[in-house]
Amino acid sequence: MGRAPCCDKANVKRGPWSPEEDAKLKDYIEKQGTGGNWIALPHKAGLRRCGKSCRLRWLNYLRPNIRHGDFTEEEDNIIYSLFASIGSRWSVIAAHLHGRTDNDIKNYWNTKLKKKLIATMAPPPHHHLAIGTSISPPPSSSSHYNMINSLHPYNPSISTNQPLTPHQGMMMTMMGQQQQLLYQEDMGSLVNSPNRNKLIMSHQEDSHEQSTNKGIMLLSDVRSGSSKTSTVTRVKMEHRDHHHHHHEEDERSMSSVVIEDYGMEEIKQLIGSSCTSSSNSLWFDENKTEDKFMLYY
DNA sequence: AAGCAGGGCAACCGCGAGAAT
DNA sequence: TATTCTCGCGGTTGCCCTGCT
Repeated sequence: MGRAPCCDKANVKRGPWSPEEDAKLKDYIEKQGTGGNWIALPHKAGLRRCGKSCRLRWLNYLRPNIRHGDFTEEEDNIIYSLFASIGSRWSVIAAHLHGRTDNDIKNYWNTKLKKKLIATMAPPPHHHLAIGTSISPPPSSSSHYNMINSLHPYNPSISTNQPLTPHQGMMMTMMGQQQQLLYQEDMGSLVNSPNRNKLIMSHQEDSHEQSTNKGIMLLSDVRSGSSKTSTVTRVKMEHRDHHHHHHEEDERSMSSVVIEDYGMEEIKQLIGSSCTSSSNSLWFDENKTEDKFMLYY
């Protein structure tokens, strides 16, 4: 049985909000509150809008103390750190940035921060491939394009007692319990960064062997849909130990609670400590069976 | 000046979780 | 306990603006 639509789509207005609609919604909520029911709100407020649309408009634009644009460097660093730690959980990240909305942060990440990160991790001019498979785009948009990053469990050059640069935070996370998969287009830059240690090209079964004692993560191209906006996808993870291994779902709750009460330094330390505590974790796409990997060093 | 491409961002979509019935 | 409903979230889309040719 299908889910009933939240509103009659034929009779609701869509698209950009007019100043009059904004005023109506703002006025109503300021006087009456949301009443805990967004679905009924537009009717009560005299708006021909879907409740979800009203909620989004209020949360992202109309509610008090919203800030738009002009992210500070400190905010950038917070976003980097939190993204490195918990991934694309924008609402959690937004909770750490006063006045910012999850939508704003998401857009900011996708349009600016990600590019900034990639740009500053530009590959050195002399890197080379070790195995004769060229770095070429995936054969199709549906294929997975995995890389295995064999890194030391921690990088002694990065002290958790020192402020981390955003990139260090990202790289430390990659060396530890990072659970994000970045698109291959991003990976090309990341894996070539001066912070890398070694990347091993192999088939996936080899990767299991190589993952035993080192922090290894698979970075997969899992482009979804046809969107021109690159996004990040989470996959399942596998824990391995010497005697057995099991699968478990990537727990979305992993760090939202933990990080909630932490300041920047604590977050950084958390990221840092994670590097040593999960060096035998392997993240992978369980559907991935046959793609080639790349080796750099 | 006109056309085109790319970037930025507001808004929509669909799903999962949890509450309500 | 099962079903329905709402909320909240992340991902995606599409429009508008700007810069380039």
